[in-house]
Amino acid sequence: MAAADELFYRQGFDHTSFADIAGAVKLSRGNFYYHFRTKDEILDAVIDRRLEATRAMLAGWAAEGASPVARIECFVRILIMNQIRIMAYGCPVGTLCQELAKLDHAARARAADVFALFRDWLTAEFEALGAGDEAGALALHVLGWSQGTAALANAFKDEVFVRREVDGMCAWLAAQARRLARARR
Amino acid sequence: MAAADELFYRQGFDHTSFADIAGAVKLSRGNFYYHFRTKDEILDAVIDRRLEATRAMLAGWAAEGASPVARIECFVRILIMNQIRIMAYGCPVGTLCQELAKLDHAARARAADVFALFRDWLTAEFEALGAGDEAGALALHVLGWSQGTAALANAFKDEVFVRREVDGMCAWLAAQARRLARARR
DNA sequence: GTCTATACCATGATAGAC
DNA sequence: GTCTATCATGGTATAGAC
Repeated sequence: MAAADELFYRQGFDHTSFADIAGAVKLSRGNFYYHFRTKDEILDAVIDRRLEATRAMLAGWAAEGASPVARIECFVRILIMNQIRIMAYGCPVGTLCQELAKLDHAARARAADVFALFRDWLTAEFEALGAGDEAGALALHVLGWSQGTAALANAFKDEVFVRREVDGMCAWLAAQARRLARARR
Repeated sequence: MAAADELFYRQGFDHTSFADIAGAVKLSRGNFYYHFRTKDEILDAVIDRRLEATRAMLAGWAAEGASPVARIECFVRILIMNQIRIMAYGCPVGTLCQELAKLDHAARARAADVFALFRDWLTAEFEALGAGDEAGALALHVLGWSQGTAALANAFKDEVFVRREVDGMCAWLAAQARRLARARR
């Protein structure tokens, strides 16, 4: 499953064959079918894996960050931490969603659930900042911003751009926090 | 070429077969090979087509918009104009770049040239606004913002989100124009 | 220029020996 | 659980008749 996850990320789901995955874990194709009967079955398993990994990561950030702003900054910083892989292969979440959309694949909605985890987590953090009804919109804005940054990082391989957008996101976040603090008083 | 362009957009390049394209224009597969000898050849033709169409569109906006802000707003509004197709298939430019990146395809750089056309056009508009050295960064920011909006529009199929981000972009643009006008004085 | 026929290969998937 | 052998399908690409 880890090998399939990595190959789906690097080569795309459709372009990755059973032979690729079996070869990566040094199994014969025949044996591979003992574990996963169809390609959709291993895709489901990979998405489950990603959902679980995402939940664990978000829980980690919740424990790590002292304030909502610090926690949201953990999210923003994955663009820097995974910069090399994002420049080569894009965002794992966004690219899978987009591919499954083009394939009109049944698992499309489940792939979008990974995005939904980030969205809901960010929404909760903005609510903790006092954003109220606005929290969902702010969460989607940050999520979209990071997606756009990943897309252009992949297209142009421009490290300076990524750094600048991340700094911009942090500055925007601080400004939002100040604005919401003022509104609270 | 138009049929291939549309199919590459809707189904992805890799997932579209010669039979699909030949069938769409009611040609036999054999005959199709008379016109395009390899799949890469038709991909090159499609990218050329897109480059040309993009140049024409940008030239149209240059003529249409009375001011740099009005012209950049033309760019922002394609998210609204193409909303239905973007929600179904994503941004044509971004999704092709991402797919070719995963396929590690030789045409990857040429696909990114379409992005570069938008980037350079936006840079020139921000320069006309008086942004100077900052123009390139502002151009990439707008381009990334629209890419992120397209990515989430595709994942969540949320029309309200798209409208809100477009309004946000226009407001941001107006604020930048005011800031640059003040700095000029 | 257009077609049929076909070579050739990779793929998803199965059967069955060990 | 692991393997080899095999099948059916569909893909890119070519040859050659008309």
